[in-house]
Amino acid sequence: MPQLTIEDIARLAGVSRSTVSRVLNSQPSVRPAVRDRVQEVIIAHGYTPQAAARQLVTQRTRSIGLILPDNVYNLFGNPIFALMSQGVSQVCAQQGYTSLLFMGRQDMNEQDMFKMLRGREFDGVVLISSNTNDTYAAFLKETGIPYTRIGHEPEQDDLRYVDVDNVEAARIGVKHLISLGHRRIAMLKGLARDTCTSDRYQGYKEALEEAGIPLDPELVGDGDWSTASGYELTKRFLRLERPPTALFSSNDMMVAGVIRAVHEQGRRVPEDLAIVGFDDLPQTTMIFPDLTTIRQPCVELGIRAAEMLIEQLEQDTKETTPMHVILPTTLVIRESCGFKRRSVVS
Amino acid sequence: MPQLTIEDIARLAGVSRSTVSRVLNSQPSVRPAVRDRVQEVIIAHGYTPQAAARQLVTQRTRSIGLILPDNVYNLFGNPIFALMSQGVSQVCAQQGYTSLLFMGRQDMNEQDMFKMLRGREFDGVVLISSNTNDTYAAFLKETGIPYTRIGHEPEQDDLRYVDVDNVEAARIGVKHLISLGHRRIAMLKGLARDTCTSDRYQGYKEALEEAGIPLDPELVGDGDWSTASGYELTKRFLRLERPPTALFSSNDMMVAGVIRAVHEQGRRVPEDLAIVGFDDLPQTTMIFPDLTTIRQPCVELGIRAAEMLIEQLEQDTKETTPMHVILPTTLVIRESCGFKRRSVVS
DNA sequence: TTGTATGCGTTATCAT
DNA sequence: ATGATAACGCATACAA
Repeated sequence: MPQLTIEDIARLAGVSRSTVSRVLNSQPSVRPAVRDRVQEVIIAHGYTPQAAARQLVTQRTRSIGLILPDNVYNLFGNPIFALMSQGVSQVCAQQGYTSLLFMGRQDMNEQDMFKMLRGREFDGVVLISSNTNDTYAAFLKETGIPYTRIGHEPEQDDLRYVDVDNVEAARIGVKHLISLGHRRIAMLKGLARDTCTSDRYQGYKEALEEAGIPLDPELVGDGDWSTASGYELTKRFLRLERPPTALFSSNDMMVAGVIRAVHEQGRRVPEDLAIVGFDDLPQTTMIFPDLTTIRQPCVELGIRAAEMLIEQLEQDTKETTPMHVILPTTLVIRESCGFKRRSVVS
Repeated sequence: MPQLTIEDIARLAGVSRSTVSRVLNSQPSVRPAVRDRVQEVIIAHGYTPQAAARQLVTQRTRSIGLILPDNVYNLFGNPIFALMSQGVSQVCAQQGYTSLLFMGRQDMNEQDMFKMLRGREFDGVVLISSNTNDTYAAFLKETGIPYTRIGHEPEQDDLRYVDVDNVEAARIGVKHLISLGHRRIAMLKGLARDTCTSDRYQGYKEALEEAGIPLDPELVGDGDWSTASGYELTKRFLRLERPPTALFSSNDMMVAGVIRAVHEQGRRVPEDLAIVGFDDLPQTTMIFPDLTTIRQPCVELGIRAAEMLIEQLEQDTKETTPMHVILPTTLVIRESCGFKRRSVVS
């Protein structure tokens, strides 16, 4: 297959390169008859312009990078990233962009990734990151490469991001447990470096405080988002002298571990332990009792992020207006919390 | 940030473009003193060559595409692809390549994907596909774009692929159940379009035949690799007049559904149903009883595929020798099969 | 060892 | 509406 160039097509169609180029970019100023002839030759030879040559002159790749968190468990193990990236690529496809999924952190060192970015391999990036002091965010800011972020840092110095109100979301989840009569409510935290971890913990504390329930440090577990950590921490909770009657988990993945720990002790959900999760993973219904959880609009987060990024890429002005979008969460009540407790043994 | 070019660096370092280029590509023929000076300027300005320009002249991108199956459940839901891609990107990183994860099937129509391939955005691709009549494989073959495949089709017309012996692997798994005294052994199949589905089914049939056990069609379920399908089919099995005492699942994901169905019936694993899975997912130990399963060397599959592809890319001759690599599987015996049955009630 | 010149395949700016 | 021609930023063959 001696790859044809635009020059070859031009010759074969009996026109100049310019005309072929015009056809390729569907510019109006070309006679229909000529256009058809050129199109025919293009299709007949399966010609496609070389991306590199095009990029060199336009200085655009029409592709964006999608950078995911580095936690291996989260990466493929946690479907929320699949959902987010689904939203991103959906928008990209519509707008004629391609999105390259980039597990920049897992399989490539930062320096190489930075090199790709500086090498202009992407017009922009969607960064999924709730990390505080994220090095990618810092790099992107410094170099001025367009990006939008899913998640954000407290300083809020990201130009554009989409996120949910994690404090409020968690508060509502815990309040739900309180409204059912629970007073010993355990909390499973995510990785400390993630902003949403402290935010969700904050929501937990606020809910307790509003209800006049003192915070018991024994009931707070430092997880890492993984099922394994949910398992280990729950075992610890259940060994407590006064074990919790309810548990709020910072994500659904950890709940899988919680369930196993509870069952291993011969106890039951929700009778012995009521559970509220976070994320609302579609898959979970297959694995454990239908989970009451805080629904996060993952696909929508991806959609909005991609839209904001592409809008920035397409604008002609150099200055970009900051945009911080907060999407709503929903408390989805199912079966993992049971009903209101009659007698409350505090 | 007015992006600098090689010309700028040359001027700043007081040398010609060629010299800077030589430094960039670490060619020997440049005086150490000069090299250092140029390096300094490069670093000082954070210069990185533009990928497009470099690609245009070299006609190589040094990046490969990694195309995954289109089944959404499999995509992120099934960690084996994470493991495979981990192997691929590991090798790529070592060899100075970058691998772009490409969910070509989920988020992009085939035509757009083909355009990218023809546009030379990748030097080659690793195709994870066990599909029969895979359109991507056909396209790659037709265009002559270098690729290696993880999985293969029966016709074996892929130039280079890595796979396991699915027939043999399944046969061993089922034989294990037979050796424990089971004679009513159900089989959970994967998607019909996947070659490995029919291969594993073939192994199942061979094992039964060797043991003189007649095949009972009632005990064969057409799954789709998903947990949900494992759940539904198992419910059906358990409602049978003579339910199976053992089950062989074509992958571990479906086993999650099997377990739930069994528990819902108030039955137990392995007492009421012995289970052998396939894959040996690291995560599963958290969710169900430690699973006896056929281990597939996923990471290794990715490694070998990437190695074979890069070898092909680096060679100078046009002709590539075919390579078909079959990696060994292992029966990992854990707890989901229990011990030998005393009395065998056929 | 270093510099000069040419070309990679495309788009874009001019003419016509 | 179409065709020459000049970039785009880099690597490389050839000269020096």
